[in-house]
Amino acid sequence: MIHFRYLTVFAGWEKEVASGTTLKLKQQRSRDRREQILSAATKLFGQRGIDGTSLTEVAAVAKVPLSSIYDYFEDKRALVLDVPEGNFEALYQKTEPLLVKSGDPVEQLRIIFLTNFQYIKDNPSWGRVFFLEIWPSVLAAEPRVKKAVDKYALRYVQLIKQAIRAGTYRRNLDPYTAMSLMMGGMCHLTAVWLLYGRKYDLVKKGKTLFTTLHNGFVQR
Amino acid sequence: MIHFRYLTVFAGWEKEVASGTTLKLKQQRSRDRREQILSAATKLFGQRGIDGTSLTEVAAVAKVPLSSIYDYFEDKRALVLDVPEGNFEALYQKTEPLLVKSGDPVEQLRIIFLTNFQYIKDNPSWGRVFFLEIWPSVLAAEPRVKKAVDKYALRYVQLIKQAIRAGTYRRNLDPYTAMSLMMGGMCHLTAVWLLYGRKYDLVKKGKTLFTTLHNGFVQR
DNA sequence: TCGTATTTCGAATAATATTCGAAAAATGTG
DNA sequence: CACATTTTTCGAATATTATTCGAAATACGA
Repeated sequence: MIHFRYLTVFAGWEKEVASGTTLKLKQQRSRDRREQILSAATKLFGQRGIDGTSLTEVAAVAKVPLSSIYDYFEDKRALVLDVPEGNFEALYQKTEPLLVKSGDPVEQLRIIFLTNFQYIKDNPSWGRVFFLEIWPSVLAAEPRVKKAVDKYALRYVQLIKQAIRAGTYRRNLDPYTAMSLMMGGMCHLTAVWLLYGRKYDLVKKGKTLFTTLHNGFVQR
Repeated sequence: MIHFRYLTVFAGWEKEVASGTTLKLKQQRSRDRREQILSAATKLFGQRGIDGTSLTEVAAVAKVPLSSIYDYFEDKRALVLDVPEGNFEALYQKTEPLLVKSGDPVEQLRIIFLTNFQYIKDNPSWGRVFFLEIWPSVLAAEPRVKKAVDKYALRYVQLIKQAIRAGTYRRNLDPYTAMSLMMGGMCHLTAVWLLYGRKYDLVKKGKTLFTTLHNGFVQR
């Protein structure tokens, strides 16, 4: 067993576990297993929600015994929080190459905002888990994911500040309020999109959203 | 016992339960008891979140035996959903008298929006439960509260449409997108406010939010 | 005051998360 | 290749919490 309580004996590992990083799984086989579980969880959480999914079901879909889950994740909460981790990484990967080209902060803001919508559209299962279940809990408390989200939100704030300095956005615009609008709007739009069976084009709506906000932000 | 399974025998009651209305509690004493439980639940949910609160705790704070909870609420979910019910009623009560005076849709929109922030400020415990826990689940599925929220959201949409017809808001503004922005922004702003210990003036921030959005909505 | 309707609550049951330690598999080393 | 050691797996408990049930207590109307 890879039981966590033993890890405290080894100073080096202790930190790794505490910081939320993956355990040191020394054999490839076991890393694969972890992925299996994570993938089953993402799928099930997306379908039935976190509360509606029991670890027994996750184990069944992942084709591992129930107790094995605890060999890879500290508890259910930890499993839940590992779902967005990988997706955020992927989202960054998609966004980064698009950004460098232009120096205009407003344009970058637009790209980040819309790439996110595109990503949600491509991974609705993640969208559901993240926007409807994890996001609120992050805002409520979870310090681990909070860091990732803060980092993400900070990017918006910085770009907005830049745009203000550049004179594109009005001087008296509060960057945090502006960020709240972008995040909150995205969250709500996505949630409704997911709820009503993805009837309309999310990215298109996202564009409209951005334009409307932009209009509210600019210097007159 | 007031067990729900028996109610299906009486056609009249069956409907009441299904529609989510309160049981017919014929004795005042038992209606008081129900309030006790509800009040304990609101308090605890607000403090530790819904998942973090066990019915055992609710029962303890309400000073009733655990099983009594089931005499008044179908299950935990039902108890959770009854928390916002009363608050929405109270919110409407507060907003209504302020509305009639002016016929200007934009002004009414502003009043609704800000009254809501004021209400959250006065009842942060409700704010936490509703915006961080119930709201997402409503968007995800819950048909019962969804109706209440839809009704609320519809009001926004209608006022926005009126403002468009009146020429105040631009012709090509999508009322639903606009509503998404207002609801989403409010949700995000409130959540962050609650998270960071209510350091700033929520209503003031709400005003800024409204102004910024308004700027994005108006005819140029 | 008695019978019936209504409410209360203690004691089960059920579902699920979580723990534990012995067995199995992999790995390194002579 | 044997064999000691590390690493991983998993079945069988335990713990917590939601939920059910029915008998006892209480209120109420005649």
